[in-house]
Parts: sequence; structure tokens; C-alpha cells
Amino acid sequence: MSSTPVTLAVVGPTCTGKSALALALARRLGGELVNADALQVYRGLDRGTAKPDAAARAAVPHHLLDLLDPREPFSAGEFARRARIAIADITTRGRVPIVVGGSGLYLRALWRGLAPVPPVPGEVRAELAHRLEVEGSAVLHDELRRRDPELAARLTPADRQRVVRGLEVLEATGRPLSSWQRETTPSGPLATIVLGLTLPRTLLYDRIATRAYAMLSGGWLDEIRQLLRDGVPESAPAFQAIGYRQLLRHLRNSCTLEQAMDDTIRATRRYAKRQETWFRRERVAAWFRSPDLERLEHDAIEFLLRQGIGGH
RNA sequence: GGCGACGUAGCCAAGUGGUAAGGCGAGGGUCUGCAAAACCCUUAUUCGUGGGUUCGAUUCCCACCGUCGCCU
Repeated sequence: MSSTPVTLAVVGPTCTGKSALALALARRLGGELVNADALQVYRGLDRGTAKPDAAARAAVPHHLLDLLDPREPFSAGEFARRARIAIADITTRGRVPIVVGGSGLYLRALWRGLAPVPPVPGEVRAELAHRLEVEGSAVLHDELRRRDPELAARLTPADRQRVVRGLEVLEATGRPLSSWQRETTPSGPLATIVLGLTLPRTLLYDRIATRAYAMLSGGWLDEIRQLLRDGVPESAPAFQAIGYRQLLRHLRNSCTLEQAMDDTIRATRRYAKRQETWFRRERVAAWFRSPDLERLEHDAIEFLLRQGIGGH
């Protein structure tokens, strides 16, 4: 075994087999998994998020799953905070932390840190949400151009989410976000070996479609009905998850099931493509592309041995 | 066989005698606390084919091919 504690990470687009590989590696190396998926942190969202099942969770400890009620908001910063704690804890116990997930910003927040902006009060956010609605993002962008020209220059007026965030920070802290960003410090030199998973685009798209229907026959709709019955409003943060949004429309009778599934599959493909773009520039130690778990595991282990990890 | 309509990008589709909207899909990219989010860019040297008229045709005319509909 290597003497310095390492952290592993398995990243890549959705539906490439990250969870399965991470589980296999954890068993092999005495590791524990740390979820880095923005939606798997929600309780009750299982089917559609491809959350590891009971068997997997019994076999290996999984951290950062089922943290929140679907109504609660979550964020990259909150994720990074919790992930750091989980990783430290796992390392302390002499085990190997394996971060698994495809939420790029979360991973970046964990590794490179975020601007140390204090939390923006709810009233400020509500105020700006309202202004966005009545004034439109172009007007807000104009204001941002005056108050934080550096940030405004990087954003399109149409990019309401970021324009609003820029103004929120200004309102809440009196300082431009671009200025806060200069104070970003990496969250500590955790030696992380990042394994990237990917698949040929056409194969990936096939798998996405197949999985979507498997989720459906696995009781996806019932799960959503249950959430609604539990009082989760359609506007809940968790319900912006791909598939949930579309299926909710169907349950509301706004479209056929087939239409909802088509939309879901298309949205997932787009998501996978965006992830591909994101991870392409993330410093990944090695890429593995195989639809076969055995093969992935074999290749990954071999690679890690060459890195001096997990050898005997 | 006759009559009529239509034939524009991978798909749907608008259009004008002066040199091709838009949507979908696809591809590429951006990303500092909603990220499974929010955005940006690209995607027909060419309008079924061949002629003709015209300074100029995708647009008008003729023929042919194809599709659809109606009739026989």
C-alpha cells in the first residue's frame, strides 16, 4: 500500500457505469464511496437518479446519499463542505475515499474551492427573483455592467441565472462577485486520482434510452406519485431532475407518457453531452471506455497498480 | 391512363424574379454556491432532374422523375 493517503474519483457522463466501477474498486481496495451527484442527495428520488440500491449500500458504505428532503435546496458549496468532511473521516479510518459522480461543478468546488462568498439571505434572493420576472435579465445585466463590469463582460444578458447571482452577491455583501472570486483558494492538496469513464456517443445514447425505460418499469411513476402524496410540490428543487420534470408533466395530463419519455431521453442525452464537454477539460488521470464492468474493473485496477495504488 | 397537389438541410417547414426564415435533431463550447441548471456558437454556395424565358430563377414556362390524392 502507498504511504500517503490517496483519494480516488470516478467521473464522467451519466450512464457510463461509474457507480458499478466505484463499487467494485471499493470492494477491492477497502474503500468507501462519496456521492458527487447533485440529485442523489435527495431522499425519495431513487429510480430516476439511478441511486445505488440496498445491496450496494450494504456491501460498501456510501456517503452523501439521501441527505435532504426534496424540498430543500442544495449547492456546490454545501456539497464541497460535506464531501471534505466525509473524505477526511474515511481517510482517518484508514480506508480509501472514492468520490463518484457526474456533477462537474460540485467536483470542481471540492477540488478547487469556491469564492468565499457568505450565504445570500433568502430575502435578497426573493427580491432579485422578483426583479428578474418584472424587469427581465437584460435590464439586470445592464445594472450588473455598472456594478460588476468584470463579471458582466463574461455573461450574456440572457444568462439570467448568473446575472441574478452576480447581483445577489452585490446586494448581500456590497462587493462584486468577480472580486470575491479572486480570493478562491483550493481546498487543500488532496491527492486525488481521477478516473474518467466514457463511451462512444451512439452506444451511450442507446444505453440512456434503455435505462430510461428500465427506470420506468422499475416503478418510477409510483415513486413520483408517492413524493407528491408526501406533499412535495412540483416546484421543489429536487423535481428539476431530468425525467422527474417530464414525468410530472405527464401526470398532470399535459402530455402522453411516450412524449414524456422521449423528452426525458433527449434531455439526458444533452446532459451527457454537456458532461462530456465539462470533463474533457478536467484533469482526468486516465480515461476508460468500455460497456463491460469486468473490463472496466480490470483496466482500472491495472492502471492503479501502475500508480502504486492497492498493490500487493 | 386522366386530372390535381406537392417535391427546400437528418426531420418538420416558411419563402421571394435579385441570389434560402424558423423549429426539431445533431455537433462544438461556456461554466465560481439552483449545475440533471443556466447559457453561447455551428449546421442548405443551394431549393427533385433536364431544358427554356430573363441582365438574373429556388421563385415564371415546358418536359421528365418521384410522392400523395381523386377519377377511370
